[in-house]
Amino acid sequence: MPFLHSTSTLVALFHSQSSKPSKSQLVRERGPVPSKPKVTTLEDALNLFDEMLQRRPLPSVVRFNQILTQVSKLKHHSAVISLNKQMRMLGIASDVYTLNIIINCFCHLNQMGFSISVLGHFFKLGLQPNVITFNTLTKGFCMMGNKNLAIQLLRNMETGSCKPDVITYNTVIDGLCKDTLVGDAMNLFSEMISWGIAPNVITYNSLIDGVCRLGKWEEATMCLNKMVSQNIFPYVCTFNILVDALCKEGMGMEAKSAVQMMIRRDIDPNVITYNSLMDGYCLRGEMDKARQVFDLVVSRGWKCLVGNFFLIPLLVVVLLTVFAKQGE
DNA sequence: CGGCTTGACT
Repeated sequence: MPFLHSTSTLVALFHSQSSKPSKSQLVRERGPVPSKPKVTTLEDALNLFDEMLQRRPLPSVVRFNQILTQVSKLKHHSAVISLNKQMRMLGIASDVYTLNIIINCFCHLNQMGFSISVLGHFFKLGLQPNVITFNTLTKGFCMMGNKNLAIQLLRNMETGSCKPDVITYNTVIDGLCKDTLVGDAMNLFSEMISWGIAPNVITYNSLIDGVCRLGKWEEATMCLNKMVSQNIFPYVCTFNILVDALCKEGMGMEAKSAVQMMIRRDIDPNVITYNSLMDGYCLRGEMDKARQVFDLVVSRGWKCLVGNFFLIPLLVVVLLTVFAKQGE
């Protein structure tokens, strides 16, 4: 299988080179085309930023935005704000992308006042906020627990020129579900359809999470049937929501059959699935069953951990709990 | 020339 993969990659490479000879010539003359800056730590990002400031002519704002995005993904939100301040002082004008990144950072810093004030910068710079700007603000209002402001913003978008999209509705629906206001979420769900916005798998994930939190299992089943009837198929995350909720309610048997159902559907459980199962068993003191799940994970050769390295510490904590309780 | 920005599960 890996052989097949590398062969087709080679073929694709060969094709693109033969069809675009001018590009390979370009590469020979100027060296490799600059790729996305690879940044894994805040220090890398700051060094790259400083290095870019030395270049003449200065790189375009897009390059700076790429760095801001990476730093934001590393969750150094206040660093993003100060980098942007430096950009401004050096005369690098922000664009719509920059300002959207800044709004997102203020949201994560719980500084919604500053988030909103960025809207003023849009107009000062002659830029138009777009649907992503408002979606980010909507998410910010939800994160600070102010669902009413989120809904108000959504209403303004519905009647305004910047129409809400599926992400806007998903954001508010998810916020309402997390507040156990599932009825309101369901109303919004009907409403988005009447506005011609089709729900997607994430919409259903949020609704299923909401009804499961309330222990309304029949409604969860209805949601599942409804999504499948619309050709929107549950995937690993959908099942994880079910498994997690069932475990937290102490319905270990049902959680296990949900896992069997996903395996039958050719959906591989991942580390989150197993974490939920173990966590559920640990909560109820059923250490032998938690241990069984752990053995299953090991027998799968830790395959489910690949690509989920940040989750390993969590798994270790759960395991330590298991062993500690076994030792008692 | 375009690129760069938002949403779900432990």
